[in-house]
Amino acid sequence: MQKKDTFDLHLFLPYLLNQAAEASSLKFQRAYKDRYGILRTEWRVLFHLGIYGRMNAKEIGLRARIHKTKISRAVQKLEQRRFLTRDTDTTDRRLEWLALTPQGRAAYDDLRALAQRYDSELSATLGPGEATALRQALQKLADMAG
Amino acid sequence: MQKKDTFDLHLFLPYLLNQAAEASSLKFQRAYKDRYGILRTEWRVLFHLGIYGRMNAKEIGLRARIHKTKISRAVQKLEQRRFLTRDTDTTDRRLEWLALTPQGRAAYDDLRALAQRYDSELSATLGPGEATALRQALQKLADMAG
DNA sequence: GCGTAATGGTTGATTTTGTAACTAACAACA
DNA sequence: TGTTGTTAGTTACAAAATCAACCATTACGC
Repeated sequence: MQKKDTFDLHLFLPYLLNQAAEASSLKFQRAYKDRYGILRTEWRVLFHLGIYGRMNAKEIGLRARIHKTKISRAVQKLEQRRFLTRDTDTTDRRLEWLALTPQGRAAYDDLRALAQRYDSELSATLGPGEATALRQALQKLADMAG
Repeated sequence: MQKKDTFDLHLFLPYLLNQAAEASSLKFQRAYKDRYGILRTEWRVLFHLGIYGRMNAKEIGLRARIHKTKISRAVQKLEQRRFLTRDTDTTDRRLEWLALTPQGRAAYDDLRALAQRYDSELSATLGPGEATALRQALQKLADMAG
C-alpha cells in the first residue's frame, strides 16, 4: 500500500513566507507607488540613505542584499527624481557617495511615518508577544547564509 | 531639538518578511531550477496538481493567489515539458482540467521529498515551538486580505 | 614602475512580469 | 431567440529583473 501524500504546501516555510511577505507588502507598495511612483528597490535605497545617511551603492547592496545592477538603476531613477545626489570620492574615484536631497528626505520622512503606522497595524493583528517572536524567527531565517 | 530617527528598517515586517522569504527560498529555488529548469510559478502549479489532483487554472490561481496570466504561461511551459496534460471540460468548454503526467508526478515526488527535508532543516534552525508559532503568525498575515 | 588582478559601478541583450485588451463560451433575462 | 453581461483563459505590448560583458580606477606582486 502506498503511503498517502500528506505534504501540506501551506505549511512549507518558503511558500508560507512568500505568501505572508506579499500580502503584508501590498498596502505599503501601493503607497510608495502611488505617492512617489517608485519601485521596491527604490524605496529600499531611499530608506537606507534616510536611516544611515551617506552611503555608496556597494554598502547598500551588502546591507539589503540587493544586486548591484538593481541598485545602479534604482539610483539613476532616484537621481532623476531629484531624491538623491551622487558625489565621487576624492581619494578613490570608483566610489560614489549617495545622499538624499531635501526632497528625498521629505519623501523618506513621509514614507517612514507611514511604515511605522503600518507596522503597528500589523503587529496589532498579531498578539503583542507574537509580533516580537515573529521578528526574531524571521531574523534567524534571514541571516542563514544559504 | 529634533527627535532622533529611530526607525529600524530591519524590524519593519514587510521588509523583514521579504528578506526571510528570499533567504529561505534560495536553496529550494536552486533545486527546481537546476533539476527541472522551471520557475517559481511553475513549481507552484506542479505542487498544486501533485497535492490536490485534477484542477483548473482558476482554482490554482485562487488557492495560491497567482494571477491568471502567470498561471497560463506556467501551464504552457509545463505542458511543453510534458509535465501535465490539459483536458477541456465536456459540459463547459471554457474550463480546462489539468493533470500531471507520470513525468510530472515523478518531478513532483522528487521535489516534494526535497521540500520536506528542507522544511525540517529550517524548522530545526528555529526552536521546535518557535517553528509552529512562526507558521501560525505567517498564516495570519497571509490571510489578511490587504 | 609595469603588468595583472580585483573592485565599484554601468550597460546591453534576453527573460520574466504586469497590465490591458482580447477571444470564446456560457448565463440571465427580457 | 437575442441582447447583454460574466467567466476561463490567451495574447500583445510595456515595464522590470537577470546575467554577462564591460569601463574606469585602484591594489597587488614583482
